[in-house]
Amino acid sequence: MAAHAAVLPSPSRAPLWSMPPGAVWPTLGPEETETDALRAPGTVQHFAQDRRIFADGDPAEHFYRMVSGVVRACKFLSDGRRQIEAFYVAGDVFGLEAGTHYSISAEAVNNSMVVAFRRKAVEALARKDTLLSCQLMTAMMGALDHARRHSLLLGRRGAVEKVASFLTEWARQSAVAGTIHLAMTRQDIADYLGLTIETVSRTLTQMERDRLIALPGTRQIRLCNRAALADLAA
Amino acid sequence: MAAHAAVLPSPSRAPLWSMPPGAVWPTLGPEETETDALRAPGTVQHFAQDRRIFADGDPAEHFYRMVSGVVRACKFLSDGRRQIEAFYVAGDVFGLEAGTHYSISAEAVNNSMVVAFRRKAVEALARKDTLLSCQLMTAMMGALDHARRHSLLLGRRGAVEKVASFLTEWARQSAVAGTIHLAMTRQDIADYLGLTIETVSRTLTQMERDRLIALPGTRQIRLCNRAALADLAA
DNA sequence: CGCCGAGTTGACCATGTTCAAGGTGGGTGG
DNA sequence: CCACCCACCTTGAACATGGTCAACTCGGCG
Repeated sequence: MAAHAAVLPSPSRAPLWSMPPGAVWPTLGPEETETDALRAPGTVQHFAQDRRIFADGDPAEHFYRMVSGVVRACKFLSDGRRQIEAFYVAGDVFGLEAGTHYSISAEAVNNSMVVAFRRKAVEALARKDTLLSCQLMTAMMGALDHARRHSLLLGRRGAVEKVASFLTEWARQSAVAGTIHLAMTRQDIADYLGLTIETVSRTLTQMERDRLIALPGTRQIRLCNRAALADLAA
Repeated sequence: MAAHAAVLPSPSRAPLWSMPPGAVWPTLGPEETETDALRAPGTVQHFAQDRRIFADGDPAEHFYRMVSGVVRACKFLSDGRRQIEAFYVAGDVFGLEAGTHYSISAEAVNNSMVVAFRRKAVEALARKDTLLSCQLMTAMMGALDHARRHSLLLGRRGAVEKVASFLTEWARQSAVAGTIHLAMTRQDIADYLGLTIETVSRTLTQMERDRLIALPGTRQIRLCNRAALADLAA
C-alpha cells in the first residue's frame, strides 16, 4: 500500500500533477521499489530565483528531480507571450524529452535544489532495468495526465473557475492549516491560467469579498470555504 | 536513417502530434526495429462514426493504434463543455494510461479501424523487452509534446492564430495538392481550439475574404497562401 | 525617507460568446 | 427524379467576459 508512494524516490507528498495512487506501469510489487536506480547517478544542483535550468531548444542532456523549491515549465511565443505548463515541487521529475532537444523551458520560481541525471547514463540503465523504465514511464504519464487536465482548464473554463482550480490544486501541495503560501508571483499564476495579472488580482479580490478566501498577505491565501472553492473548480 | 521512422509499426506519415525524426528513446540502432512487439498481439476493431472507443473513467484494459480513420480524444466538464485534446490518425497510438482507468475519452470522428492491444499482455512483454518500453515511451513523449504545444495554443493565442494553427497542423496530415479534407465538424474544431462553432465559422470566412484560403465545400479547405497562414500560426 | 517592484483598482475597449434567424447540401422516401 | 428534411453551417446583432491602459497603493529595503 505505502510502497506505491515510492514509485519515485522523494518526499512522499503528491506532486502538483498528482500521480494517482497505484499509478505504476507496469504494476510493481513492493519489494521491487528497493532498486531505485534514479538515486545513484544524480548530482545535486542549486538554482537561484528566476535562473534558467534549461531552455526550449537546448540539447536535452539531463533530466531532473526536484528536491526543494519550485520550478516552472514554460513555453513562449515569438512576441513574448508566455504559457506556464506546470509548476514542479519536491519529488517531481522534469526534463524528460522525446527528441534530442528540450521542447520547453524550465526556470526556478524561487531558490531551488534539484538532482540532475545524465540522460545517456540513465538511458543505458533503463535498457537493462525494466523497473527504471517503468518509473520513468509513470512520471511521463503523470505529466501527460496533468497536461490534459490543464488543456481542459485553459480551453473551457472561465476566470473564476481557473483561479479556483489553481487554488485547489496548489493547496494540495502547499497548504498548512488551510493557508497557502504562494511561491510564485501573480504574473506566474496568470501565465499558468492563460489570464492577465489584472484578472487574477480582481478574481482573488472578488473571492475575498465572497468570503471564499482571505488574503492576509500578497503571497498568502487562507481558504475559508474550501468546499465552495472545489465546487467552482468543478 | 529511415529506420527512425519505424519507431512504431505504421504507415510512415507523421502523426498529428508529429513525432520528431530521431525521436527514439533510448536511441535505437536500425537492426532493432525488427522486433516490433506491438505487431503481434493486436486485434483489429472497427468503430462507426461517433462511437465511443473508451470513456474517461473506464478501466484501462486496452490501448490502441490507429489504422485508418480519425479518432478524437476528449474530456468533459460536468455541464457538458467539451475539450478535444487531440485527433489521432493512422499510426498514432492512444489509450496509454498512468493509472488503472482512462483519464480521457476516445471517440471515432468517422468510420475508423484500430488495432487493440491487451494492456496486461503488453505490460508483461515490456518488462522483458526494453525496445518495446522505448517505443511506448516515445509514443507517450510525443503525446506530451503535443499536449504542451496545445496548452500554449489554448492559453495564449487568439482565434485567428488558433484556426491558422489548426489548418497548418491538419494540413500536414490530410492535405492533397494544397486542399485539406476535414474529417471533423466545425463543432469538433471549435472544441479542439477552445472556441465556439460560430467563431470558427466567422474566422474561416474572414480568411477566405483575405484570400488565405478557399472554401469549395464545408469539409474542404484550399490553402491559397500557406506562408501567410504559417505566419499567423507563428 | 524614498524608491522600486509587485499588486490592486478603475474606466474603457476588444475579442469572442450568445442568441436568433436564415442558408446549404446530402440523404431519404414518395 | 424531385421534394423534403435535418443536421450542419453561416451570418448578424446584442452582450459579456476578460484585456488594455493608466493611476494608485502597499511593503520591503537601501
